[in-house]
Amino acid sequence: MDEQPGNMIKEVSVDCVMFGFHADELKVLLLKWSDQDWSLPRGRIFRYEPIADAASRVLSETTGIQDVFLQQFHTFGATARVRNLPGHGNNESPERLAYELFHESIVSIGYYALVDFEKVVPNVTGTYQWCEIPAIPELLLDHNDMIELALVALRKDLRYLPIANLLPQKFTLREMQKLYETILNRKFDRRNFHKLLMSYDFLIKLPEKRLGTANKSPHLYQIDSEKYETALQDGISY
Amino acid sequence: MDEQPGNMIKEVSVDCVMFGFHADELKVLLLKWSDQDWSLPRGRIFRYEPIADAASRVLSETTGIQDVFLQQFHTFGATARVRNLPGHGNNESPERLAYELFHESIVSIGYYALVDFEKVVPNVTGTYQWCEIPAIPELLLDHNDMIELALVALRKDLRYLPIANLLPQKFTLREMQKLYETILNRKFDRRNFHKLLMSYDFLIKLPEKRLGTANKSPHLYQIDSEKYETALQDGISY
DNA sequence: TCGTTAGTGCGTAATTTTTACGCTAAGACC
DNA sequence: GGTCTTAGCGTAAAAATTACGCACTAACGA
Repeated sequence: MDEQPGNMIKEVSVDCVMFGFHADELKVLLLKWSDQDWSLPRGRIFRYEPIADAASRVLSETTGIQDVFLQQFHTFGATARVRNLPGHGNNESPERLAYELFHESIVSIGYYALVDFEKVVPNVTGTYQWCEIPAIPELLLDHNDMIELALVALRKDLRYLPIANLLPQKFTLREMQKLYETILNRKFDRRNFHKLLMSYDFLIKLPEKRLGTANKSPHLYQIDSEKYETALQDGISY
Repeated sequence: MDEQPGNMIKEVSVDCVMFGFHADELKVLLLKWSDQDWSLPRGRIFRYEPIADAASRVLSETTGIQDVFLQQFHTFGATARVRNLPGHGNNESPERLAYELFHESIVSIGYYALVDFEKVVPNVTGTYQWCEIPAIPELLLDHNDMIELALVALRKDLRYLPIANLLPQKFTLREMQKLYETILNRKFDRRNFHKLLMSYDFLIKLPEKRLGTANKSPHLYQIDSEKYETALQDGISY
């Protein structure tokens, strides 16, 4: 253990697991550095910058998206991270050694983000794209572990936070139910789920309907932001 | 916002909210720097050192205690922390300014620790001591907020983790009940609590009893570490 | 020795929460 | 018009939580 003050200085980054929901599947946004090198969006924290602001800046810098729901879930240390660096396959490469030396004492603060899938469209240059969770390749650093932990945190939070940020602004109850079923990996009774959501009292039933579907058109709903915020507060307290 | 790389370097510390339980009250260990200056135990993370190891090292360095139950609960950024620094009462003091400059970009990883109150005896020089939660003075940095958040995290964890680390090795069921009642701030029925604990199946009933109490002496129990570990695992998963 | 009082451990009733599901009406599509 | 799904009601069954009675034990204090 090296106790010189200079060596205790750490590079601190914010790493974001951005979840999207599409076609009844939960997806994660990945950055592509090369054909083999993928990672989560990440970045440094500026001087005076609150950590949460850094997380939201990182996401808007990479994808342009604003105002995402962000939740800090864990902070990761150095040990587990000194592996899976660029230039992998050749542990002795100078690039890898330099990278390790520079990054060895990194600390990463993990956030998960919930966004409307439609709002984030993979860019033309293909530097980032959505990936279904089962298909996620081996990522740089310990980003695979981070996604795993983010998912655990999301599931836990879903038990006492009403989460609607993964849906478009207007959505049907069925879509919301599918979202819950996918994240929690279980089925709900349509009628009970409907009652549960109504009891939360933060949904606004719109006069519009989703047309073009088979059979009867379902109503569209949207979040009453004000009531939603208080529901979030109440959900957290006991 | 200053984007020069040199300014993005952060000092990373581990700050520990160490809980103890005594006389039916939850207490927190505070460090005394002067009559007015108190803080939580904290320290830097060494090179290559896992964060959790740093937390446990910080606690053993300050109090000598080993093998404590540690749980990371939140990471704190710079903004909320640029206040309540030594030399307070005089915002213009050179000491304060120097301190702020040096520490402005600090990141603190918060852990809470659960320890047997008896194992940590305030030292002769009085550099640290236990303090009941309602009596906690204004602390340095944002340590008051950290205690608040640690308590919220502890309460949340108590709902799905069986926590016994705040008690001495041998304890009575009544003591365990008091612990739960204090942390969750509610009462339990003696018989129901007994049934609940027994259903967990990680307690060993000892032949000994706690003598010297009024009336019938209660049995002593201790944790079956092996079963306790599996209970912790199961408690976390869904 | 004996009354008092709390620990131990059983059972069970009362209550609340969760889950399952029947039923009717409406409405968009074919 | 027939079909299928949404929407919303009600309610029954099941499970979990909470309340509590009772018999027995055993240490303490008088």
